[in-house]
Amino acid sequence: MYRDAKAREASVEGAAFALPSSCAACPVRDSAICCVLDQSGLAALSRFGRRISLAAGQTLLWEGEEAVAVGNLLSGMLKLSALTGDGREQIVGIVHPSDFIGRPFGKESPYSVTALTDATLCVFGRTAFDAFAREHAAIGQALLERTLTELDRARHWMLLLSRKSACERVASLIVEIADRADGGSAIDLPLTRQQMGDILGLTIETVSRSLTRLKRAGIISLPSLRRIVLNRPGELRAIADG
Amino acid sequence: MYRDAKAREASVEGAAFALPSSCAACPVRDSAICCVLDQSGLAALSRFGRRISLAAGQTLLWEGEEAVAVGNLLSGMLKLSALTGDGREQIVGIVHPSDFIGRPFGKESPYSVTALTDATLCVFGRTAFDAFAREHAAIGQALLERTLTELDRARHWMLLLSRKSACERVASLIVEIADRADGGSAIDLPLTRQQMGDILGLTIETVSRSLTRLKRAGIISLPSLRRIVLNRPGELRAIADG
DNA sequence: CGGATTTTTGATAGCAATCAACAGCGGTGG
DNA sequence: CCACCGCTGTTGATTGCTATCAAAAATCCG
Repeated sequence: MYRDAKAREASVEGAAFALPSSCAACPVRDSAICCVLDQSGLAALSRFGRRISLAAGQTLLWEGEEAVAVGNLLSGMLKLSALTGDGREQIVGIVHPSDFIGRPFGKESPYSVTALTDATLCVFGRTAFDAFAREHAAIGQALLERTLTELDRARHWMLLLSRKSACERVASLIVEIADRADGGSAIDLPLTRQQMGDILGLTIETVSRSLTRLKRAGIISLPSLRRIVLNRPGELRAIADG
Repeated sequence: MYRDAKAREASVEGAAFALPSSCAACPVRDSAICCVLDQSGLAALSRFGRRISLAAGQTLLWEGEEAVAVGNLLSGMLKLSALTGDGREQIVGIVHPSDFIGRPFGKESPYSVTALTDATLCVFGRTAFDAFAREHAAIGQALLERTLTELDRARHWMLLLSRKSACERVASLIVEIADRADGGSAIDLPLTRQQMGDILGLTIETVSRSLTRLKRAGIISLPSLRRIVLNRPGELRAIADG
């Protein structure tokens, strides 16, 4: 076992100590779920993980099909989406780098996982990961805390989808992106209007109209298509809160 | 420690073996989360649990306030609800007997927990429970699986709230209640029209109109206010699926 | 520059919310 | 026993918001 890790380590330039090759260069190694593992745990996990790339638009898992993989998002952005019987779509979650994806302990995926941008992931076979998580309590614990947080987020979003007006929804999304980016009073939208609509449960026309209304009210400015300046963040938040 | 458990056991009539007093008589002891614990684990957990009752309408935890308790629902039904800034409400979850409630590992409750009917619960102090869960991997694992299932449910509901028509929503709710009750082709609604509306993101009038439309189409019958007969379950399911 | 794509704006229609009135039911008390 | 009241649920009329359909404007990209 030790020889194994040693061999992997030796095969990578610049890998210090006993970090597995792939993990040493991992862009999210301090924030992904694996960061709760010690070196031997990491070595064991990395043995059945591998990196893959997705092009924008590519789907990793399909709703209702067997969920073969779980893993971490390294770069890019993914969406989780569900469809009605006749094809209406709703985005039920957005995945950012270092977020965990997939459905451990469940055979079929309850939603599709699709790349919104080009993306790279570190994936594991689901059954192998399940077994690993059962043996390593730290991973289970970390997964639990992340899942609880996701559940809170999903429930909060239910309120938005069912009770908020179009403007309130758009304001909420801007506030959330601004909070995540934390870049002060201006943000770069990583989403098309269509994607905003899919997230908010609105059409692109309604998203556009809501943005125009916020702009005309002077609360935001839209210097370019993908840029939003928050002129009066307080007011925006007040609208977002309903 | 052993003496302690022994003492509790002795204090209760009819308690067999080493089962903690309260657990021996627990109505959900085979299905609540504690059922993954061995006897010593149960004894340790029961030491800081206690039973409480709630009257219909009483609130156990308030949205945004400190979440002091977690626990299991023993009987009755609870709702989890979130409010917008100006008071619009959405029910984000329904709690049935043997379901776990509360938000471990988080200081404040992201939603309110309120009794829909008279209810009894087995509650634990949150911080004590958190510590216990960290030490007992089996509980953490069980919590994780439940939380993942809840997350799936919540995301599925997001699709309903954002993309389905009033009729489709009402049909979905009836199907879900029928599936859970599993009582064949007739169900007793445990909800008022108002509660159905709060769950579905609709007004009572719209719920009522949707029910009459389904009735007029011959898909269901409403022999009394609280009873629904599924005349054509297949068609109802087709409507529910959108 | 020019064609394709995305976004905005406009006109209209449809669905559910709102406002309002009425019906059914159970309980209370004369 | 029945009149009265309060509550829940149903039905009707109207309004308002968002989807839909359509077209113009802006942006992107070769």
